[in-house]
Amino acid sequence: MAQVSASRWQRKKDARPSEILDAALTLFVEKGFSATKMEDIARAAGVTKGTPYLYFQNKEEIFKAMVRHHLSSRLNAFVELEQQHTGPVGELLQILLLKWWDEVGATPAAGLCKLAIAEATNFPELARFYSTEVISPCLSMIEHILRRGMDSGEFRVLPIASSSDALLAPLVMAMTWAHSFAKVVPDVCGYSHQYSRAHLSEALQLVLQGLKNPTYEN
Amino acid sequence: MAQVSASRWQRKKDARPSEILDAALTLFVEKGFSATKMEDIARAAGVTKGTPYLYFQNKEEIFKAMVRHHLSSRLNAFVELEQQHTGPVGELLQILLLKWWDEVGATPAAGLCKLAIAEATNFPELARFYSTEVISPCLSMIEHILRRGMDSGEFRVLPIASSSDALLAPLVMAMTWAHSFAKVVPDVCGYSHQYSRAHLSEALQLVLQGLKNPTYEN
Amino acid sequence: MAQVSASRWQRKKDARPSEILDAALTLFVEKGFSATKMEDIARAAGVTKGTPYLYFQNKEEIFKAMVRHHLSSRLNAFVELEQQHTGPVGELLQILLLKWWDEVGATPAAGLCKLAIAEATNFPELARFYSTEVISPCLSMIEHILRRGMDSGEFRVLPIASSSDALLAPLVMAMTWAHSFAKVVPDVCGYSHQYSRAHLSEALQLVLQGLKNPTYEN
Amino acid sequence: MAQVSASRWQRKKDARPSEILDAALTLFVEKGFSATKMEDIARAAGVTKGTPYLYFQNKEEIFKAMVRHHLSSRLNAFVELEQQHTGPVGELLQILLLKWWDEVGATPAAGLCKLAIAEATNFPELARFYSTEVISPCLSMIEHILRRGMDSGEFRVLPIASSSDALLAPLVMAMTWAHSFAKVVPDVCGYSHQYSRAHLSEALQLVLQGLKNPTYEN
DNA sequence: GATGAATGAGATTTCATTCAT
DNA sequence: AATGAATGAAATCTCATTCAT
Repeated sequence: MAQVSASRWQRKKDARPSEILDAALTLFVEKGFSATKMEDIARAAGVTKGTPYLYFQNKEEIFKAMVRHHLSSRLNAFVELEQQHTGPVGELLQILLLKWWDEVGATPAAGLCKLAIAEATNFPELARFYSTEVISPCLSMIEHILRRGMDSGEFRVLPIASSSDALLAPLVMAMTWAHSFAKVVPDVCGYSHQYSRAHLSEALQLVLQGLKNPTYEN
Repeated sequence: MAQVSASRWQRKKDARPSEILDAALTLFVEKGFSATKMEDIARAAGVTKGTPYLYFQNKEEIFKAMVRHHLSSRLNAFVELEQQHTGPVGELLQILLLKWWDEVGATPAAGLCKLAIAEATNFPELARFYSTEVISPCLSMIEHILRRGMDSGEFRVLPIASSSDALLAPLVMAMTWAHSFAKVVPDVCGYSHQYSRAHLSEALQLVLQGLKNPTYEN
Repeated sequence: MAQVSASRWQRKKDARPSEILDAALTLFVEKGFSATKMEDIARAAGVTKGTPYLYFQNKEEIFKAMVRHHLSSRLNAFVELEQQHTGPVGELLQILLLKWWDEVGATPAAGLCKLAIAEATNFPELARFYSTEVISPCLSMIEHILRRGMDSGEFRVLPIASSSDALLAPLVMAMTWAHSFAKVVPDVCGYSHQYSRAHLSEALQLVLQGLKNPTYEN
Repeated sequence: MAQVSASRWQRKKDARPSEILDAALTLFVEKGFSATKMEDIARAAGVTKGTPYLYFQNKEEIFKAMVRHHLSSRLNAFVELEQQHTGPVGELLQILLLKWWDEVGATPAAGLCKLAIAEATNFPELARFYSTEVISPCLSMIEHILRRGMDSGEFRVLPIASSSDALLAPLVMAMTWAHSFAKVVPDVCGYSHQYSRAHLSEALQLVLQGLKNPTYEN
């Protein structure tokens, strides 16, 4: 009996850190790192000022834990997808990048990308972590796919690094934009710049067209 | 001859604003907007706390002046170049974007781009300013060129917005990267990601290839 | 019994605002509004710099709270007294004004009057607040009483505004004097000008005599 | 010849202090002591920042010089008037006090009264000076007149000090009001409280009526 | 005598962090 | 484990005053 109620408390205790990290994600993404007050995080997590300090040494540690919690996990699924795919890789790239958009880019987690950029020089350790955990695996995967495409004759033979940049840049820019200018500039050049899936898809197709080997017969 | 030498202070007065802006650029880019103290700027410019306020109303105005000084003014030259250009616009895009890289992207001024992204939600006013002064004119120009290319048959007829994004994204990403991860992550996927002119040029060519109308005879 | 003693901090929390207001009253009255530093108030209240901000948004709000605490609240009692009173109003005026002297004029709270005058042009917002909270209600009440007196034939029929000024001026001057010249000028014309209740009472009787209708039969 | 131009410069040089004091009067009265910046005074006097320091040690000294310059002179005329007057003194009081209103109360110099009150505790020396130079002579004169009135039977026999207060208070309050609340509170109790000559005159008549001996036959 | 660029002490306010309860 | 009152360092901006010219 004591066991039961203890476990209920225990569950609560275990849940606290996630609750705090969830709250922190929302706020950091919305307001940026320094503009987010510890007390805001606490309140959003339904606890009081002092409580976050029971679980995290300080604000910076919350930031780091948050990235670990929200990003590191999501990547394996993508790598698997890539390995299972057969057939033309142009299609695979399209699928993977739009899937990343759907599952990350269009969600609050995209804010972490902008956050990592914004705070890279302030928290080098965090940037390194993000680079290792997110950027490197992504890039590896894209480069691997590109190589497959060039080897098979589907793509022209081009420098890998710049090709992967051309492919990823629209996605990265879309995520970054969504959590910076899009928040405060309603429209630019007369039209809204809220990136849509369709918009992104068009940009990707354009780049893929540039990659395509014109003499390749499917 | 005595005429020639203005008062020592007079000379200083003329030089001060630039000195302060130079100091501010370095610090802002290195540490971010809020993390840079006015006193740091002053000290870096070789004056005391109060002096920057003789020339700029406040910190935000320093940022704005920096943007005007380093970016807005340069943009005009680009617009002129565009208007004078005749012949195929693919080449024009290549020239313009690499020129932008040479004159901005590869200089400390590129940090302003990252800065604007990083601080957009903290200082909406700054983001709006940057959007009006830099993003809008750039985008207008690129879109105008794209339309010229599509009208002349040089480019395929594609959605303008996503095409300009695909074109600009590698440049923006390069500038952003240079002032965030590049500062703290030596290399990713085993090779250095310090963007080079060649690298960027390749990525642009790839996108331009995707834009090209295969049936177009020059 | 354990129930009785709230936490030490809880007790403090309840007491703090008054402690801060008391400290502020003394300092404001003594040194003026701008010359009083928030840190001085804090120190005088036995806390540190940041603590007053837990209870009051800023310095102006401290002033306002002081006015509410010492003046606004007291005024209600006066208005009630006025409404309950029957019979000749000359006597009522005498009672009310001397009561105001006893409860405000002869206490440190009188300093608020001088303060409001002194800082009116520097802090218009404060002046407006004081006007709304103190001057208007006072004046309304006095004017109402004067009208009652004129209607009943007890007083001569005279312009209300100048009559109320003549009545209130000695009281206002006494309060102002006490917190300005009296602090630094021991005596004027050879006698002390520390206003006394008797002195004020004489001045009021003189004005009341001027108001009196000589043909009125009580 | 050198003489001539020297004297022209000389004249300018002699005029500077007054110009500065005039400027200071306007600004101090309008904005208060601390809110008036030295640079404002300089600019209003048509010189630059450093110049006032050539003539006055600091801001406080300007304040003191200003009072000396603007008030000390005006008082003799009033004393003479009093000594020449014969006949009922009620009329004399009315004349003198309204004359004071016309020549001081309704002019910017009235602001000095409010200023002296506001800054009395900050600048005790100034307050003492004002008391000696202005308040004492005024009070002496009024008390002397009251005594004449009581001796002749024109006035009731009452305490001198409180009688003179009742007489002066409306005038003092009017001057103080004009340079404090009147500047920022448009109207109180629904009507404008910009004191007028007529208004003041009514208040004085009321007090004089209270002083009058009912059995006195003119 | 006059200028005005520069100084630097100082004031308000914020907020990450602590720690008694 | 949780609270929340209190701390106090730190940052922006102002302005009286100085002093080289």
